[in-house]
Amino acid sequence: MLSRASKYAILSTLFLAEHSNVDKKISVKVISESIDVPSPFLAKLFQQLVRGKIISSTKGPNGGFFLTDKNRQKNVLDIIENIDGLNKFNDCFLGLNECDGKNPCPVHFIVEPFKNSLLGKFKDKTIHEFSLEISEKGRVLTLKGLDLS
Amino acid sequence: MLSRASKYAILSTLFLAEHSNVDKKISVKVISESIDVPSPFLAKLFQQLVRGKIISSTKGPNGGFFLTDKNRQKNVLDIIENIDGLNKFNDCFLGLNECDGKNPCPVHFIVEPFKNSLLGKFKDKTIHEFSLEISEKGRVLTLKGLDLS
DNA sequence: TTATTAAAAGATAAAAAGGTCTTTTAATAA
DNA sequence: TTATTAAAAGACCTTTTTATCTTTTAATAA
Repeated sequence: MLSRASKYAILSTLFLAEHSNVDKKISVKVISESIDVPSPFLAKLFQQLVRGKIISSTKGPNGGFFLTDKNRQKNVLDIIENIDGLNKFNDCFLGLNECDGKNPCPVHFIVEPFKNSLLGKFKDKTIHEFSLEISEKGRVLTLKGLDLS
Repeated sequence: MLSRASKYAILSTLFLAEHSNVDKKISVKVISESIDVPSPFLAKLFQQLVRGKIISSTKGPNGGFFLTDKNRQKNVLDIIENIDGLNKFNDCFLGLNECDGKNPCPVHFIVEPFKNSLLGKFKDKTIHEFSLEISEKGRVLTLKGLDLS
């Protein structure tokens, strides 16, 4: 469904939402260790997220990555769009060229409602709102101890 | 969501359901041209589907691939399981190790209901039933003219 | 203004997915 | 029983994704 890059991007953006602000920047190394993601890979990913204005950064001493208030108004779908693009969501589940309500693939009416509701949910809530929910409910964001497959 | 291999497998199995039977076998070449999928790749895929008892085959003149009545009792999820495995469905959407109702990832309650309903639908209907529906409703199964991306 | 810090940029490498080709095996029609 | 047909098997190639490493740029603290 999502590439690893997108998953890392969502997790680390939520991590930044919870632990960083304009006066408290966090280095790649700290984040990568916190959520247990390879740091050079995360560094590359962050460059793209900065270009996409999902997260912010400054160089030099006390530099690092952080979220501005504007960044916090983005939603999860913006992150996915920035990394994977939205084709995975918009394209036919079976890969057919012509697939819509008028000319549906065999699973069209099974998959379509699901896709729409998932898409809606990911647009629904801002990173800020997500982050509040996470700290309220004490949810875990790390991949530590994970056997990725 | 699905690998290309799985998509090809579903399409070509449904094609066999509609156009083949024990007395009418179809060669890889004919199928690959009909649904516009690379034939050497489909040949490999078919070997695996035969081993998984999703489809059947015989060698030699008038040989080819076909579905038995038993094959037709399989469902779409059996195909996906045989090619991709079920990890994509069972694993956490964000890739977290520990993610369940008690210790959910940030999107757990968004994704979980969707996954379950999709899974149910794919188990619900046999290949036979799917095939009947397709020929009734005249749905298209080809990838022709498709810009895969 | 210089040394230090941390991100940006770019080149490179490893793994996985997707795709192709050649040889072998089995079925059958002549 | 032999030639032919079509799948099975296995080696190989290409592209994409994931991951790493090195050099450059920018910010700032001393």
